[in-house]
Amino acid sequence: MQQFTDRQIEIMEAATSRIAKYGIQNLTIKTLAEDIGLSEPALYRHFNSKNEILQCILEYFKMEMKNRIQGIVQKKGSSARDEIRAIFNSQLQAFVRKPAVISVIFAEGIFHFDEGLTRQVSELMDMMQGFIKANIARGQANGEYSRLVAASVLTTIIIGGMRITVLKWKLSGHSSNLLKDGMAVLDGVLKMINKE
Amino acid sequence: MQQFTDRQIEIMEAATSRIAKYGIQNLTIKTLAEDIGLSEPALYRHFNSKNEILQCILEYFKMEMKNRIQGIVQKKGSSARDEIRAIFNSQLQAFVRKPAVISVIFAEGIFHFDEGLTRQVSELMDMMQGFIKANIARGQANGEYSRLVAASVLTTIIIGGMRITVLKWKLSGHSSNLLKDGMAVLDGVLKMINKE
DNA sequence: TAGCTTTGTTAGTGAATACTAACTAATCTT
DNA sequence: AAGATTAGTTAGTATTCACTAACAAAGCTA
Repeated sequence: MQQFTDRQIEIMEAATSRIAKYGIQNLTIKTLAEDIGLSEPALYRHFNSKNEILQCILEYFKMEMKNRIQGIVQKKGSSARDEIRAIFNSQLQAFVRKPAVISVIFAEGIFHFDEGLTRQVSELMDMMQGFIKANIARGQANGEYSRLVAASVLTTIIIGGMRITVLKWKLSGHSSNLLKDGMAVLDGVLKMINKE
Repeated sequence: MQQFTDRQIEIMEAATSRIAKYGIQNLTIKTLAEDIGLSEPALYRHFNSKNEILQCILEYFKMEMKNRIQGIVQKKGSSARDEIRAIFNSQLQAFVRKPAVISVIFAEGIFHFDEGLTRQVSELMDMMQGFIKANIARGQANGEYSRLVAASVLTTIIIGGMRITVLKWKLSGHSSNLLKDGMAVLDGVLKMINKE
């Protein structure tokens, strides 16, 4: 059930790392091949094009994220509040572990012109949005969260606040404390929609 | 006191428009010159480099935004709530009027590797953040807003929610209603921090 | 009107880029 | 062990890119 070969994963990780360090404009087949220690044409044995590499990076991360968060959501018996905190805790830690993916995921602007890449990013965003919205809806239904503000707006606020926190962390050169700042944002929102 | 010549502004607007339509990777001196109906070297009479064009675009927008928002903030006598609504109303309308700038402003990821460009974007973000934070602090001080959540966290939440709404509007091809969706997010937050 | 500045042109340069052709060594299958 | 497949190599190609050299025409200034 291995979707990617070892070499493909090695290439994807090297690409992600280079994008994070030097920006997507610096990701070329040449620099990538050098990073791995292969010749340029060797990369074409594993991917058909440069674009396919980027698309697979997103696919790979989407897979990982889906499994990880679904593992959290499927645990029954926890409160909505505990669940959403667990989701963000897990996601923020994933970013800390692999800061490089952020550059790729948060790059809709860059992929604007490319059909396949835009779709992958949209799917990623939709997935996260789905998990959060479901959590909010459950919390509002069981009385944990206030119903003052619509679930869709709350979802936007939470994801938006999280995104910008991650972005700031990236712009700070990873010197701020992402886990702390991210959880502070989430807890701020939770405090506001708290219904005891 | 004209900071830019007419021709410079024409070039900056053409560049912004092209980035919005086809992504920053498609902005080349050649396509830009074609858009304006000039030869490539002619552009170098007005800017020293391609990077300078991008930097001036940000500078230009920053200037416009600063004047516009300062005009709102300087009006005395309005409540904090009215003020922040006026700020966002104005900013969202500015985006609707010139959707192209969004692609440039929200592109930290792209400029990550470039010193000057990163600085411009950071300054823009800091400016908006400053206006919002001041508003929240005033509202919390005069009792309009709840003090339950720290002003810095509220600022992050508001700007983050706004940003993602703008981004969604852009990804939708400007088919959603930015003004309506954006104000719904702001009003959601205001509702939560309402203190009567 | 002579000369200078401004703003444009045509023609080109070197460097970089994604990708290919042709070949080879190693490994797997039978 | 023979043949096929896999995964690598060297040496290119066509294209694109930001930018430059050299020149020209128009208008302003002296």
